Amino acid sequence: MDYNFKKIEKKWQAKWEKGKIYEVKENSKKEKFYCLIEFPYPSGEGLHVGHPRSYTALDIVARKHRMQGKNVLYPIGWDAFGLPAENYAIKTGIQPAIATAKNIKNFTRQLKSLGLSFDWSREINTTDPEYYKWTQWMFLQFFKHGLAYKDKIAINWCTKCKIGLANEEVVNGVCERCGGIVEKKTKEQWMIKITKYAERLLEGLEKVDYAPRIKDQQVNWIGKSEGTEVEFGIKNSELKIKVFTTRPDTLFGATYMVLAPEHEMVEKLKSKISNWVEVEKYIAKAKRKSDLERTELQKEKTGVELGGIKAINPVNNEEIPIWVADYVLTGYGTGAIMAVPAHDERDFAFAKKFDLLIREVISGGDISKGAFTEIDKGIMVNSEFLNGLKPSEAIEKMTAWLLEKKIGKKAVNYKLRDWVFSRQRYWGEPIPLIYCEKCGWVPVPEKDLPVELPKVKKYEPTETGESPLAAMEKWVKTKCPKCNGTARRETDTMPNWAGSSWYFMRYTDPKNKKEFANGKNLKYWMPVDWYNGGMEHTTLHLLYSRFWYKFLYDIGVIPKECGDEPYKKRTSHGLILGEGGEKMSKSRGNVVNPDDVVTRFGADTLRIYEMFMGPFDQAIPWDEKGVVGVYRFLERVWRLQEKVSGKNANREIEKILHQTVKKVGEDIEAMKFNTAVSQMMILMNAMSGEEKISPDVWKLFLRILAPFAPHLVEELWEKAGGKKSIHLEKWPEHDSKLVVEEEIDLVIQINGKVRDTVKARADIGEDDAKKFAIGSEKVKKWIEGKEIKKIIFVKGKLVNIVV
RNA sequence: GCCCGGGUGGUGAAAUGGUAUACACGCAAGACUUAAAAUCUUGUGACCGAAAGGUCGUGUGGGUUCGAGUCCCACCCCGGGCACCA
Repeated sequence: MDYNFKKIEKKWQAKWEKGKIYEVKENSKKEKFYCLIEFPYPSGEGLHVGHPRSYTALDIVARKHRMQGKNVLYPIGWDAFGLPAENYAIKTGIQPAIATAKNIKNFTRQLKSLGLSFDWSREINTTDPEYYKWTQWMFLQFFKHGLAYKDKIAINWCTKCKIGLANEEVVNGVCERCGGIVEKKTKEQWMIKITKYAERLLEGLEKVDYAPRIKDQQVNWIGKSEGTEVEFGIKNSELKIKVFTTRPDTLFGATYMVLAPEHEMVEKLKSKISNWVEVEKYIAKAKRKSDLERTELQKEKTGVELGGIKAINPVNNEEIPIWVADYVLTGYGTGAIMAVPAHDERDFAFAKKFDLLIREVISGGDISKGAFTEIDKGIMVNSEFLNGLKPSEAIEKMTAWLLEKKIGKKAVNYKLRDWVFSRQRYWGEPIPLIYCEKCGWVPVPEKDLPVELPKVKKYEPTETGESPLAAMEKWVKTKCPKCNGTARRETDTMPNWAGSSWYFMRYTDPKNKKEFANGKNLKYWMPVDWYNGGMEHTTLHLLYSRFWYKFLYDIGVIPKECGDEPYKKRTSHGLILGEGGEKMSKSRGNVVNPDDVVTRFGADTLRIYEMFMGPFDQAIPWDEKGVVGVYRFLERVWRLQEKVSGKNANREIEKILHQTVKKVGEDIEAMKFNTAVSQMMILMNAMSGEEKISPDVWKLFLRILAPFAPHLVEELWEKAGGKKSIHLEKWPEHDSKLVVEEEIDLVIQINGKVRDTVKARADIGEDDAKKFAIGSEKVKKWIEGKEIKKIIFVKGKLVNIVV
């Protein structure tokens, strides 16, 4: 009888769905386990083989924990707002809502063919008005608590299409679509004050179980640095320029200042600047560059001096020039720096290029060659009262001095910037605010939520850069909820990150019409026990959603019992690359469609192949040939059923079996799925060498294979006499007596090189092992005529003779 | 440029500081077959050797250690992120 995966998979998928075996109810008597994967964006291309990598991994985790008796929630939904559907609409005129519904249907079919144990009864969709009503409601909470505000922010502006572009749509400074030149254009945008939570987001990392590299990325992204804020005066002016520095010890070496092109002081000093035309020209040019282009160290530095203006270094009253240069960014610190070319690489490069004074204030380097940046490898010089001190001591002394003179204070600075929350796009949640000439920005009353997206004729943003909604005069014109006067709706929409910032809470109570989720349900399910997703979401989605959650927690809409961190544990999967190691993409034509694999080899093969292909957290190229190997493994497992008979278990097989039970259990928790699979292959190879397999051994093996190959195993389980679904059976425990080896190969090394191995009891003592070693014929040859200096014994492993 | 990963056979890879290359693919030989496919068995890091065995070998160069793929320092290469893709 052949392994007919098509028939088996169809049969069991239908049975599971009918039996609702993966649907969960809140049940206070059972321990809950909330398993979460990042919900997909339902793109027109359909499922990518990268999706099942994460989904299968947590499916295995979910299935194991379910078998261990937990009440497991493993939900699925759609993060369906976004650019592709909108761009598709611009191209074809097909409404994003219609295209999205079609894509979701296709994704659903594909996901269901993989045998994932999702609870489909809790499916959610961010574009459903019943869902985004709450996204809007939450935005209003930010607004009401003063965390949403308007600010002028530069956006990418295509001068030809006259529309705002996402960073991704700007390729080499030109518009991806039309090739037009892209400029920066400042626009008023809704912002959310995530920076207010910078410290909390940092501290919170200490109490969660995230992979270290994820924590590192977040810590660096938040970028806390403690330093000093110093005021520099301007000659013949009352104005002061504030700078933030972590190196106040080098203040005597500050030989010039640099302002970001957008710095407000430039405009304020306009009347005094002798070369204004030149400065203005430079600023206009800088606006066209991205931050990345501006700060790149290797690129030639550019800048222009503010003619006729001097700053005053407060420590020595020296007059120093002020420059405007685009390597200084407005978003970080105060948007102005004191430049210490002798001890900062960027300042050094700039000073060299424009022939500015470089003054060494820390000895120990060679400042004719480059900046000397190592702290505490030198001594302060040319710094009056700091001379002779170590830089770390000088930092303290200088900070105290600045404080005393009232020209500086301690300051903490974060790299984290506030969240730009506006998009001038159609396919997103409308921002539920109304502008009234008299009352200002007024929230849409809760009873009027959701503010539904109206159907529009044109999806292109307007010529003024406003969203397509702005062209719908009927929709825009409304009444002020406060004074009932004429007013206008906000036409910006929310970014894609909005809906995904709280979706994991909606899963706990997806059909609730009165609240975003009931407190009882939240209390039962939150926090998420295990969240897996891509590394590419570490600094945006993961940080945004942590912030969002903390805010809702603070305003009391999330029960205290849930804690203020949404995810207990976070892991990451690596990308699946195309064959040859390049990223899979439509344009490269190397995209693998999971449907093809399922049709040719079955879902179980696809699942195990993706787990077996390599370490879960690393990027791995797809390899068609590797799929075959996994298929063969499952076929051989299928054929093993013929060997199952009432014979007693063979001790050797039992040992491997229990070692496998132990290893597979541990490897699933550690996400070492590849070695879990290889261990099961070892067991399978051992079993196929036997005449007969005892039914007990067989059933135990099926139970550990069940989370990996749910369909195949369910069929074999039924044939072996299983009454209920194997996925509701108990996860096995290993027998610790059977796991230990009694006999080992004792390795004998001379100077760390293996010269012999001998069979020995696993618990062989040091003296016996040494006797064995010296007695070995092979060893004699190597130690003859040499003096034995030392013998090292490692229990259960080896003896190393040093000669 | 900055932050975070990674670099081991022909290929995907395995390895609490202790036998480097488990498992799988590929390849080669053999069995079965009229034949092929499938399946099964055996072999498979490189070099020298008939063999026994030896030498070399985990991106490069150094270091620590009885012993380093693993720890430390410097460098090279590849992947992810860099705030409006999701």
